[in-house]
Amino acid sequence: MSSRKTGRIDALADALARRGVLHLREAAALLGVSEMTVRRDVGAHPERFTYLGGHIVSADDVAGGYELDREADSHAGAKLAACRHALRLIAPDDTIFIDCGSTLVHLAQQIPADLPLTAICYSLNVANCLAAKPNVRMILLGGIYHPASATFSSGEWLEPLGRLGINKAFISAGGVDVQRGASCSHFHEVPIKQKAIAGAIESHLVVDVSKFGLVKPAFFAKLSDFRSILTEEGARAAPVDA
Amino acid sequence: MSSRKTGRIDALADALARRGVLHLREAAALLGVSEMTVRRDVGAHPERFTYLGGHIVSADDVAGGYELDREADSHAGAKLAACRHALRLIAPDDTIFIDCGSTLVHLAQQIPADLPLTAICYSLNVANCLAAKPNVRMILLGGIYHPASATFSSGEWLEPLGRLGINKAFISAGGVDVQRGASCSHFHEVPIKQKAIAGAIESHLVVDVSKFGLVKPAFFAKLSDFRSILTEEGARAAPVDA
DNA sequence: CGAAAAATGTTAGAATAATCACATTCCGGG
DNA sequence: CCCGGAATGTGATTATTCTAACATTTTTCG
Repeated sequence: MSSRKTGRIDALADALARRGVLHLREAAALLGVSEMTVRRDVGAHPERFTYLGGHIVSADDVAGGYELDREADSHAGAKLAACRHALRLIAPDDTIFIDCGSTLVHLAQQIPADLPLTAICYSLNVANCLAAKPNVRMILLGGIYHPASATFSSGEWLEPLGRLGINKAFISAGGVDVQRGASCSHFHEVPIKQKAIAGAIESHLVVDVSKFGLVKPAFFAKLSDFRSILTEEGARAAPVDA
Repeated sequence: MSSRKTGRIDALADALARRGVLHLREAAALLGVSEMTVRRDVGAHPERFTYLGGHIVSADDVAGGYELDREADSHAGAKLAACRHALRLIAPDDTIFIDCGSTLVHLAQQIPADLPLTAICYSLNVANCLAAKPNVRMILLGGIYHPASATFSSGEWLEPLGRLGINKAFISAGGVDVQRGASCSHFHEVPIKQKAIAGAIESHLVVDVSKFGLVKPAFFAKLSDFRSILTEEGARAAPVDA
């Protein structure tokens, strides 16, 4: 049905990857077809393109945030606020570790474009944010991809993490319990988080207050492992002892 | 001058982080101001927001992304055609290696959603494509990110690659020379490509014909290392000897 | 080849958004 | 309390985009 059509769609996607936005007119000229046809093409592929008032944008650009979970946006405001506290802790030329989770995606997004950093991560979403920052030197811990959390389990690749000099580690959690500490949903994340915390000069727990009192299957740290706990309500010193 | 104003800007950013896109009308209602004011606010902060035909999106969403090379789409059609040949070689439950470069991004995109595979890659762009395929088990070789090519240089993480059982490796090149073999622009890619080729049962070079006769700084393989060379003009057996 | 179907192009009128000039409100300092 | 300037709102005007119906071309297949 559509060898010509498929080619167009693909050319569009490529152009978008390069330019970010494409006006209907430009797209039509680029593809050598009428604007009407471009409109129809774009409309036929809502999963790849988003069409906004005459402009074409790659669909995942506007994906409504990264929504790892349905709850990803339920506390977006709180998460954003918590990240602002984290941002204030970052100094130029720091080497930071950014954990996974929607909370820290916000942190990665908000890193100023002109702040020089080395950032270590193991989440595809975080990596995509960091890749867009020209002054961030990114190190991604690879391995087997886990779709549920958009992270990689490092396995054999984990060991070199211990040799990286981490200045500040920003860690998130699915649950925070004063007695038992911080927990998350995915077991493969545990060794990575622990290694990052162990190797960092200072670690900070970044969560929104809705996580307090929750418990997830995998505990990975005591609250006393953190120098501070950053929430939308402000930064507080972590309890000195579990 | 603007404590009220700053608050609005922040509220807008929050809403955007949550919703992805915001229509002028919604934004005005949300902030409790007139559409004109929202228009002015957004226009005053081009570094945070992009305004497209009545819709507001976060600026870094539309950041203009990857651009591996200026030539990325100049041969999009050819690259796509070359990938179709590659696709035909892939069987269910294969373990494949996908090299970097815009050509192979097309390959990753075109993997059918219902084809179960294990795929190894080291390019952020390819990884993003593979992450969208529910039946692909992805392994990403991490390391230091190289923005110019959107790839990772594996360094210490490279060694485990040798222990992965690769069924078919699909390799791209920036230049193909009958005498001297295949070359690429970035030196850090050389050991990865070589290790993949060495570890794979069969390797295939996927390029468009515009690459023939070109020479890039880093040679990484002889043409006889490949079982076949796949171009938009079809698959041909690789020369038996350099 | 020839008919049917799909894809593309064209047009005009309706809907929507952008711009501008000016009216109004809000706020801090005499 | 009043004044001046900044911020905001309003409405008319102009420009742009959207929609849908229909004309034309291209492809498919008997």
